[in-house]
Amino acid sequence: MNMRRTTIKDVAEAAGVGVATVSRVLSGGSASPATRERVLTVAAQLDYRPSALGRNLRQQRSGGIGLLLPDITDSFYSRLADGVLACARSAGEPVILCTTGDDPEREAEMIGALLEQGVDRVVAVPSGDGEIWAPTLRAGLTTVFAHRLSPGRDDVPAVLADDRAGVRTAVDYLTGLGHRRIAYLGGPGQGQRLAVFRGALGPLVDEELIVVARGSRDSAYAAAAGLFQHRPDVTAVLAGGNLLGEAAVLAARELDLRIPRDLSLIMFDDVPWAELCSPPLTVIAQPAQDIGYRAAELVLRGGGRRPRGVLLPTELIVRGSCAARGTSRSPR
Amino acid sequence: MNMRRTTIKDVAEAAGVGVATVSRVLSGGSASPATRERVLTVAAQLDYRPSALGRNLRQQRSGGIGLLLPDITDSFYSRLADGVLACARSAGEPVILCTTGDDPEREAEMIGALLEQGVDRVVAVPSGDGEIWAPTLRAGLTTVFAHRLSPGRDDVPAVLADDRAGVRTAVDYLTGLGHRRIAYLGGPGQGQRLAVFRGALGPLVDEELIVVARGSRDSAYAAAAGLFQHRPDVTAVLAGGNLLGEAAVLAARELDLRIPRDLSLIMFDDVPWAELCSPPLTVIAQPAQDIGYRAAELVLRGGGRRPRGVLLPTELIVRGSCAARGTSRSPR
DNA sequence: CCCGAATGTGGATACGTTTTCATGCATCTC
DNA sequence: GAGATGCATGAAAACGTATCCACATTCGGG
Repeated sequence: MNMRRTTIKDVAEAAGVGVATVSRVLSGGSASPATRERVLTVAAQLDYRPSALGRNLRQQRSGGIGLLLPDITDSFYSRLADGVLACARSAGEPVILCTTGDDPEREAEMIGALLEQGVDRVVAVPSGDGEIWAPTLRAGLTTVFAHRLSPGRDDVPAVLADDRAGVRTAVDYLTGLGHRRIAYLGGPGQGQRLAVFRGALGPLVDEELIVVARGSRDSAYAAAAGLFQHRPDVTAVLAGGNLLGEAAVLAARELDLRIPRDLSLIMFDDVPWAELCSPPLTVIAQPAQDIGYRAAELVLRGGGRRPRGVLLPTELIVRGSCAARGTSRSPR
Repeated sequence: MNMRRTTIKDVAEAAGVGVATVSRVLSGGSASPATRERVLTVAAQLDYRPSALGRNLRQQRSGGIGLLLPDITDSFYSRLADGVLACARSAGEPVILCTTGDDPEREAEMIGALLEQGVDRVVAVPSGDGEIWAPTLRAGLTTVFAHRLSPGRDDVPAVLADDRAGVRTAVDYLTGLGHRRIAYLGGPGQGQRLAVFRGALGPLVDEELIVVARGSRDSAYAAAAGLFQHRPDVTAVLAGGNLLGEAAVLAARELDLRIPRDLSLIMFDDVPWAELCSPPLTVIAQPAQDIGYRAAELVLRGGGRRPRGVLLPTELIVRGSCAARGTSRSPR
């Protein structure tokens, strides 16, 4: 009943060879064809599975890749995670998932836990600034950022959606429709995007129309509602994430703003429900899954010292949430 | 530059004690107050973090809990995962995430990978039948099922939503509205629910109106569209998951069935977009996050040999996707 | 005052693997 | 044919920890 796992030693004995030989055969080292086959058959016969524990201790690193996300509940991040999982699975590597809630402190805590586990490869959506990652990187773990980068850390490869182009496209689309008072509803860690937004809007930019929320649904709703109440003259809003978009729709409904008649809305990230929403939401699609996959690929390749990252294209998908600014609302 | 991690040995030397003592102090064993304090301060001073690798090898088990889900992209499962993560974090345990795609073969593969990693605690949404789990359980890992149980395995504790009550409530609600031709749109592993559905419907049950899809979005859409085309006389449908509900809405739109005028819809699982949908969807809410949390709790408690599981309540949330069967469509 | 018990402590061992190193054997070269 | 070169192989060490066991010290009771 209480039988021990079969170890490499058992295989060695049963095959009449040394443990070193077994290890070599299974690790792809050199061995004579005769012994190789013998070892292989014996191993299969005994149903031998090498223990990751022993191996990890020996080579001072746990296999597996750590995945650091703000919130697995967010559709964007769960799709990103799915991409990472797909790549990791094809490489036979386990994935350790941690959520940070966009809290730098918690992020640091998770990093600590990870490298206590011996994890030496991490895919992360960074929350904090570059400082937090300094000791981590010095500790020798290969890191790849996904979706956004950490300010002041350009020595870490990153896989990003082309925010610049996405924001510009969205802004151009809205201004093309005649909108002048365009708001940006942002989340944590979107400094990059904000800069592009300001740039694309040029002289039209109105700092009061730029509001950033924390990661939570409540915070997003509060930000959206506050914006709409405080500045009823906005005619269009760009939501920097699906949580923000959701909040915008809800807040607009609550205040009896009709989309798109009273308010045009573009949302970052195409989620399945964007099409089901009323009206269907015009979005800027981001290849969330690809981002995850490519990031995992990069972190698995690892050694390649090429901090140059990857930029994936975004796409404007026009549905029904934007209208030309014809029947405008009177200011105040 | 290339400095070694500080090990327990370093702490022992610096504190002038044996490694055994250090280990005991850090593991909560007995030690004199004097030495305890000395060891603790020295450890803190050296920033010593015990290596999980060494510990794991020694006690023949990796810490950490494995999480087996059909699809992390599905909002329900991502919320469930969030619950598991919350509980695991408060216990300081890492979580290894695997997705099975509802494929028993892939599930078995993942289980193999997990126990190769030395994982001995698993929270799973089982896909396959009980057979797959037999060797796993014999291998001594404590398992807790979540959301659904594996047919023929009543020796594993499970944390479930009260499907029975949920289905019954939904069916009663629909029949109360005058519906007679009620369809069930199911997914994988919902045998339990189906039985209840048949039971609750009684003599009204029509086997042709019961259709089950595989896990994917495409499959769900195909099932829904097929049902609506083949049997245009259905007046209400119960969707057994948010993917199925989404598919039902899309298929209904495609076929120009107006919800709720032509077709009433109740969806299992309350997702954020249910409220944004047009019309807002009437749902049976399941405490996905709680399910995950409780399951993790159970698997962490572990030893308690009480295969008795937990049943969490569901709730019917009435929105706008169901109507009384007044303006009925003429049969064929 | 002596002996048994209780307690604190450190040495040694084992966990399963990979990798280094030395050895033996066969083959090649001049 | 002798020395050099290559290759397959196994013994042994190392990774960092927890735990067993033996020993020392102290304390309490008779």
